[in-house]
Amino acid sequence: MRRPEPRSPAYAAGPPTLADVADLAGVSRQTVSNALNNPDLLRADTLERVQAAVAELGYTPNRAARNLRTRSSQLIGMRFVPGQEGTANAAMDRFVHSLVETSREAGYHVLLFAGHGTDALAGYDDLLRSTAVDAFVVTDTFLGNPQTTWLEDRGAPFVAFGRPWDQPEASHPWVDVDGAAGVAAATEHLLGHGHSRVAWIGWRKDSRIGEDRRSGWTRAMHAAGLSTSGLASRTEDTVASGRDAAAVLLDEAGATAFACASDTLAMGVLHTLAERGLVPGRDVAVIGFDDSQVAQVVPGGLTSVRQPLEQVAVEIVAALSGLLAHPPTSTPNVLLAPTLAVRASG
Amino acid sequence: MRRPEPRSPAYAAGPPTLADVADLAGVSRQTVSNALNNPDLLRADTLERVQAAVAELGYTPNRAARNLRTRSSQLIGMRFVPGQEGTANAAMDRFVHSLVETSREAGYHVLLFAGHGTDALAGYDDLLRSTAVDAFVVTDTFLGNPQTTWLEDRGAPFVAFGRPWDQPEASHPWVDVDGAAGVAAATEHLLGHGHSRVAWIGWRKDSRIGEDRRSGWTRAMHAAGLSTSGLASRTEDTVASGRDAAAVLLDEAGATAFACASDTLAMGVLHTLAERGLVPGRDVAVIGFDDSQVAQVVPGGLTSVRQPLEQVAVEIVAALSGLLAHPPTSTPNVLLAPTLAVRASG
DNA sequence: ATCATGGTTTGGAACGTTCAAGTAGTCGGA
DNA sequence: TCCGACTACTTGAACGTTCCAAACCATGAT
Repeated sequence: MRRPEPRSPAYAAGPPTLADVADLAGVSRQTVSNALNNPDLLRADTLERVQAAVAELGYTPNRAARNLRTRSSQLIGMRFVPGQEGTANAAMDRFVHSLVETSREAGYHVLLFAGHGTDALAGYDDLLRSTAVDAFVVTDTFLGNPQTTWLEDRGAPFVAFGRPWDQPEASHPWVDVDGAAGVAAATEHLLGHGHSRVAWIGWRKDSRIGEDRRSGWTRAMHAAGLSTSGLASRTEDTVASGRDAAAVLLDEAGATAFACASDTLAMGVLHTLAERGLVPGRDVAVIGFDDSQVAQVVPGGLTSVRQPLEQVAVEIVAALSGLLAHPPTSTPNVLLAPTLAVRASG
Repeated sequence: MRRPEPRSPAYAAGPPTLADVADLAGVSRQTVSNALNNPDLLRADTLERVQAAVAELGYTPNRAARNLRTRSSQLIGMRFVPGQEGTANAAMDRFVHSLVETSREAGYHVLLFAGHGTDALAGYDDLLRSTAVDAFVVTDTFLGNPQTTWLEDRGAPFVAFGRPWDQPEASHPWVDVDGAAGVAAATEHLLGHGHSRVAWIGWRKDSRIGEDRRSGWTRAMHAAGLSTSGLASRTEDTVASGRDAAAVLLDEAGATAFACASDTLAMGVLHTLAERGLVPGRDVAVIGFDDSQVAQVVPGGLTSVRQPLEQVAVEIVAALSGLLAHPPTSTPNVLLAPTLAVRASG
């Protein structure tokens, strides 16, 4: 007997433990443990007996005890950054769900935490030192974000969604989407539909992601023997900025099509077209980036570059599993190609 | 000495433990524990000494060990249901962030899990029996959803976002948004702008949430002495359904304004208006529900009922904290009033 | 001088699991 | 018959924390 007094059902408190199962099956605790973690070690009939006892009691291993002993939590931490109000970039939603789903298949759960700026590092630090999570998924790897460097310095296992743009010396695994290829495909799509004055509306120059996407546009334009001069605009990621930029490009550059760094900017273009009575897709073509819900439901529909977020999640979890394996195995960094969700606007 | 051999820095592995801090401060483990959890019990100078040692070593309590001993994980489980593709209802994003933020302030983290249908119950069951989470937040309390009943039967602590529509005997705490009041406010807003033919486009009759929102419309119409007959449509929550319903209501009921059960349906109305060259807000008024990103960035902007999700999160965490307190305290169920985000469409 | 008092501090045990080492039992070959 | 090697299972310890009961120590009252 494991306890001084066997608990009568009436006083039963808490879920059954390994020892309860062991008593019922007439084996030792360790054998039960092995039945769950290394079934190969048991004789067939013993295994069966233990499994029957497990089923009868409805036993599930206590997470805390297992975590303590194995020094792992089967948890993956991720800072949850919500889509900004007034923008169309709610890709997070889709990505998080894919990540949760894929992690489950690999035996992990996803733990969310918050915090902005330096506060964010505090969140990482806390979870790391209390050994609350086994690893992190880092999603915002934009310019000068100290997170990845900080985590690397600490030897914390993590996988980044996003390339280490500004850190040639970075050695952490990452998965990213080839934004340039996506925009190039979008631009080629527009060129293929007869447009030659394809304008670009993107973000300010200090955004590496923005510059990468822009490079897809220039590449496709130059490959078609077209000049890009006067056809590009760099601005804030807001609808109003997109609208203003579109007005200028229509008037001063004779643009007939737009490739945009985001759906938010593309929506700005649609504003301008609506104001002028121009029909998207017929008079002027527009392509956004992210295939947000906005792109999907806006009247007419907005053609948009769609990131393969489900696949990103799969690759990230694969990399994480490698990192956390014994011994750790490293996976190659992955750059995935986006697809084009074609709708009426382009 | 806690270990046979004190670890030299070169061989140091893993974060410092309570015993390390105790050694450094020259007190017992228990005193360090008290310094962290019940500082009042310590003499001022002892407390200071311990805190200095904690700071010097950068000690953070090991979560797994604490969880094991206290039988609590400081984790709140939530099934993550992503917004459907092709709809505009990405309210989840905002809610999750608020919940994460508020939970943190109360000392909890949010753990996500997936699973659909019966699979969902398996997710709850697993986390519950492995004592991986202290409580749940249940978000989809629609018709016939077995989750709440199942959890109640098992005595699992949880708070629902959503009323127990079909379970008068339900006794769990819940927080909800008064959809009827929101739609009533929307309808009154439209009436106040001179409309008398205000139509309703909602969901099928088996949606209790949909019927609740609809009742806000009828209430406001009747209060203004107006008939609702012929002015209502019940359909699927898709853009196409909203578009079709709007066409019918315009043609056959002479509707001049629309109140909708969702932004998705409202976007459908905008489709129809665009097809007919009607300007939202000038020719025909439209109000949606959820204040999604779509409503915010669509050209002209879509007026929409906005749920106070931040406050919902606060109330939910308050209820959870009560549930998990020793002894548990029950909080009253809360029904929050939404607001109207007014834009050009209405 | 002794004793109760109350504020501080301590040592041992316990939470439920897995690791490391060990003990039977079995089989085949010398 | 004995040994080595292998299989199947068991035992005690350990992970790092908090609970519990007991010990310590001033202080003032008896």
